[in-house]
Amino acid sequence: MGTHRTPSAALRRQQHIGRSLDGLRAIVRALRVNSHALERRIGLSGAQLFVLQQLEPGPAGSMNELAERTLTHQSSVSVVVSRLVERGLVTRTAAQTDARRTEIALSARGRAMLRRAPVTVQSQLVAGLRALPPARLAALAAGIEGWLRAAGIAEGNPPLLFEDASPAKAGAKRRPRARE
Amino acid sequence: MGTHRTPSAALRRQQHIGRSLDGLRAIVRALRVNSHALERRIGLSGAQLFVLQQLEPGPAGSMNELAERTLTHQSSVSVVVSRLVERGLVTRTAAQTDARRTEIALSARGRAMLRRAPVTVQSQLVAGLRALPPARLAALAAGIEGWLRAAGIAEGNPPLLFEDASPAKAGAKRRPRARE
DNA sequence: AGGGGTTCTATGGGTTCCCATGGGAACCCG
DNA sequence: CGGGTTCCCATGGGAACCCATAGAACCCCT
Repeated sequence: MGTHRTPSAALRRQQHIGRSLDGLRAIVRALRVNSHALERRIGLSGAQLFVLQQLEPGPAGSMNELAERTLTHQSSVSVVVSRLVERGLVTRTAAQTDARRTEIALSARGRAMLRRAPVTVQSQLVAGLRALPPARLAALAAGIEGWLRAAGIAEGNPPLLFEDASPAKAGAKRRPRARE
Repeated sequence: MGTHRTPSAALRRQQHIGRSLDGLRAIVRALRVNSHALERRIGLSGAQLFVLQQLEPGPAGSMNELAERTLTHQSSVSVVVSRLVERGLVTRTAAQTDARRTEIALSARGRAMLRRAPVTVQSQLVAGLRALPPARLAALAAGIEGWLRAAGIAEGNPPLLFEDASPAKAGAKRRPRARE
């Protein structure tokens, strides 16, 4: 199939690849810059606000669960929660069923903070998706998933292809047992 | 337009939005996890390797230029370069034409490092794009750009919609004068 | 009851990231 | 020439991120 491509098709492909990566980079960068700006404006970083948002639908039964919700590492979210606790925006209590576990919930102050939180880049991204015509939105979602699958980064796939003996162990450790 | 949508269409839209964001988050996370794994394997973090890769086509005439290439802040890339210099992987010299500037280039060791660098998640992402059929690749690139445009995050657009008086100033400062 | 293995999370370590800033170099104008 | 301004970047500060780990809690088997 590749044998009868013209140079201009290969060049066009290279351009599409470049544009996709540039778009991805632009998103990542915008999110980072926005985090700092948020901190100046409301005293909360992007990560802190994101955790608040993820707690809005309901409390988390453990730190590991919250880490899953936010797609970050347990230790990372623990630090963010600590800061939110200091600010009185979330509560952290030992679970009744298992003293090792920590339950995390929004406080009233946290809810109030969410109500007056400004527009974030993440909100913009969501609004951007909303503004897309339905067919384009569907195509984009499918395209992203196809990309991830082709790249071997889809759910269930180990994200790291070159890891050796220790990866299997790390992978097992990173899959917390499913919650009831 | 929105008035004659069925609930199932709205639900489907919500699902597409969720899938798109989940895909984006998966990418971001994979890149971060990969950075750490790289560090264990070859002693270079993702950011360090990325800078090496960006220098492969040719040296950077200044730190600001390299920051633009890597879509990071000048101060960030300065730190990364310092570490690479310590490792003898890049060279940092004052420019002849303007002593305020720093020129950054790959060393022979840096080139050798690049030759034996392992597969990274970024490489996987590129390979994933390559593996897409041309029509899907083009649609994805266009979709991402359309998304960014609709979200107000496209090039040239200020990434922050809520900034007030200081943003204009900050924006001006962040636009270095064009290089000859 | 006791012990071994597993789970949970706070904490330390190292790196990156952006913002702010200061010092030195370069530029411009009177 | 000299003073004022701008440019450039290294450096410090603070937060987030993942990895590693220690201590407490839990579970299961003998």
